[in-house]
Amino acid sequence: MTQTIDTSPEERLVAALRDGGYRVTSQRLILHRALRDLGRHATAEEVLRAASAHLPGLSLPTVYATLELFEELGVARRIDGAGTAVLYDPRTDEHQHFRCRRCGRVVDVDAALDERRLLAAARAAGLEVDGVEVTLRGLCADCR
Amino acid sequence: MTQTIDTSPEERLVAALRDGGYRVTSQRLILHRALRDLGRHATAEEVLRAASAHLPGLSLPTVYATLELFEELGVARRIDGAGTAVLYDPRTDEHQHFRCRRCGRVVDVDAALDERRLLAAARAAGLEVDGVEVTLRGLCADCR
DNA sequence: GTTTTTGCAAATGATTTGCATGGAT
DNA sequence: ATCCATGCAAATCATTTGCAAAAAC
Repeated sequence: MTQTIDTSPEERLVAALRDGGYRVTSQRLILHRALRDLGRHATAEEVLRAASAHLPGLSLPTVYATLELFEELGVARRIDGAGTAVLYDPRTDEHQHFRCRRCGRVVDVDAALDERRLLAAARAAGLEVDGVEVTLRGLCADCR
Repeated sequence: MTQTIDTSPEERLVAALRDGGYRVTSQRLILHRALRDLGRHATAEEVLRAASAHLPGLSLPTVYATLELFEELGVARRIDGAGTAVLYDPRTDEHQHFRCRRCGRVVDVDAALDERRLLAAARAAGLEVDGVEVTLRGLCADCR
């Protein structure tokens, strides 16, 4: 008997919603699928466009609220940009982001980072850390 | 004969401006002093208020343009926040930031970070990095 | 004197809010 | 049946832009 670790992204979303006492709605399911299908950093607007095909009438305030909820649940990552619109990232594993100061594009950078000293310093200051965001800035390959 | 390394913050600002081909104006001098005197992360609005005492008539668009210039010149650091207003930091030495998800406060965290692997990965991807920003998120001592 | 910088007023654009309706539990 | 979630319209608010006047070079 295979004890399957059957955790599709959707199942994980539903579990996270139930755990948090949130309701499972079609908007939430579809928005999460849309973000995953996009497979890249996307703005609320972009997610709305992608999801609208599957659920017409979906509204932007709902998208904003839902993406924020996803971040809280840990099923999406929020990328705070410089002045520009906030991005949401379907990837939740450890990786960093690079933002080109010329074209504004955000690129993934896969590299492990030893955050032990950082976390120790934060703890010593009485801070309770639940996330670390690293953003590199500079020029991307195309803009150099 | 003492070969003084006489670089007051103001002198460094003037030098940076001249180097970059920018003009030395009272707005720029006063805004930089205001940011230094505040001695903490501040929004454009806050810097305006602090500087207005010394230079009435100073306008917000000028503050925005000037703070952006300071960041380019390396005499101030920009801290991109989550949805909230952008902050500028008079400290330019290496340190990180912690943002409380409850009250929004930004606290300095002094810790060295080994960024070698990160920079190597970025370089390998053809990216030209000229800045790394690390932001921790969680709950501050007061909000826990 | 020439070019940059500034101030003003107005525009922009992402994000949020209030409130009534619909939907999940 | 209850309470949460959604859609709509409008508000908010940081930031930017266009342009004429003032200041630095």
